Amino acid sequence: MRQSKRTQILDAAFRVVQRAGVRAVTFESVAAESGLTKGGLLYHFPSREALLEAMHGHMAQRWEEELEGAVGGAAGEVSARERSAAYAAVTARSSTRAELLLMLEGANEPAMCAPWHGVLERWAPAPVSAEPSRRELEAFVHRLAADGLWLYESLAERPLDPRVRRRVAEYLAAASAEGPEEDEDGDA
Amino acid sequence: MRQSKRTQILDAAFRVVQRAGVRAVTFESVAAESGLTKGGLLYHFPSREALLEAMHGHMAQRWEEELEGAVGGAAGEVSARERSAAYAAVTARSSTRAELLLMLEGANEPAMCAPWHGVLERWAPAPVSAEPSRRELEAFVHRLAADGLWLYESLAERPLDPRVRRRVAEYLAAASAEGPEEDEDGDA
DNA sequence: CAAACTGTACCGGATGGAAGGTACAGTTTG
DNA sequence: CAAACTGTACCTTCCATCCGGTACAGTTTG
Repeated sequence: MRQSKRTQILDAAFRVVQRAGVRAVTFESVAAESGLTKGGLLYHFPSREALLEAMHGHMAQRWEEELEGAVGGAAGEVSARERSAAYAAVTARSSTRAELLLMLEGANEPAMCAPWHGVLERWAPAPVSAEPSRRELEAFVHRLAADGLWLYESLAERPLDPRVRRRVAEYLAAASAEGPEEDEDGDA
Repeated sequence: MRQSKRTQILDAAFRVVQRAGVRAVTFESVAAESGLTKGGLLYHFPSREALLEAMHGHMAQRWEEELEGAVGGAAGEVSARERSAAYAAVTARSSTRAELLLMLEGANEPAMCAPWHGVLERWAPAPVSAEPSRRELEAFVHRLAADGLWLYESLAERPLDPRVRRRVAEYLAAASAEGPEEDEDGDA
């Protein structure tokens, strides 16, 4: 068997989104970007919908892998605080506008967003209780700030000054580390 | 002169984006949503591009008005802290997925994003210095958290529990208020 | 005052091209 | 061999855009 170029196609599709938005994802544009032909794409993805769905799945999978790499294990094996810190760190360093666009555009269709809803639920869930503790609240606010940074870099004309960016990252990391350790294992 | 339905059209276009994304903004869909016809839309907006551009401008204008309403004056007339608090408050209460989608999709074209880049620059700018003070850093982090909340509510399958949401808003508001007042006027 | 005129706001259908999707016969490569 | 493609041709739907025409408010002019 020849080596499949499936992931190569998906990566090309992400570049198209990054450059020109989800709307620009057509069989023709992705074929040109990936160096394959329209027929070749259709071999892997029978429809545009299927291609977009695969992009969501691919994104979620890479995301989970990066998070697991950051903590050195699966989500269920580490504490809530470690997961939270890993989320902030990973989000701060490897979030792209393409991912944001894809997620927002697919947020209405369950088949699209199910994969990354899982990731978010495992690694950076919203407070479970309606009356969260100060610790839970701060953890959530820091998750939101990490997401805000992601958004910022996707919208700004120029990227944030790297030194400011590092100070923000440090601030969020320090905040997740301070205070006494609560005993809490992962399988909630 | 008859009363123009221009803003009515723009509002309808936002509803289309909210429901089905930027891609779904066609003359037909917006015509149906607004109760006018394709020809009527074309009278106001000579092209699809022009319609999208007008949406960006309209959004920025309403945004600025809400911010000015929150502080009771123009951006140049109040302190940096007031602007920052107003930004968090307004963002937390009246941010929609449609706005986010529109901004992200138009972030590459200067003609689209110029209006709201102005709003952001006036009301919630990133730290000017590469070595920001702790105060500046925290203000920026809280802006990011407000944006993160915006993103959260645009992506989640269910809206955040209102009580949690209020606690987050209170947390951000309290954080912007504490500490000694620095003397700083608006016209930087 | 009223007929004539002007310009804005809007209707509704026609058109042409771009893009999704189908079909299938040939080619490369592990 | 068989999976993984290439390449071409074609159909169909959708959608941006164009444009001739209608309704009507306001203004001019006799």
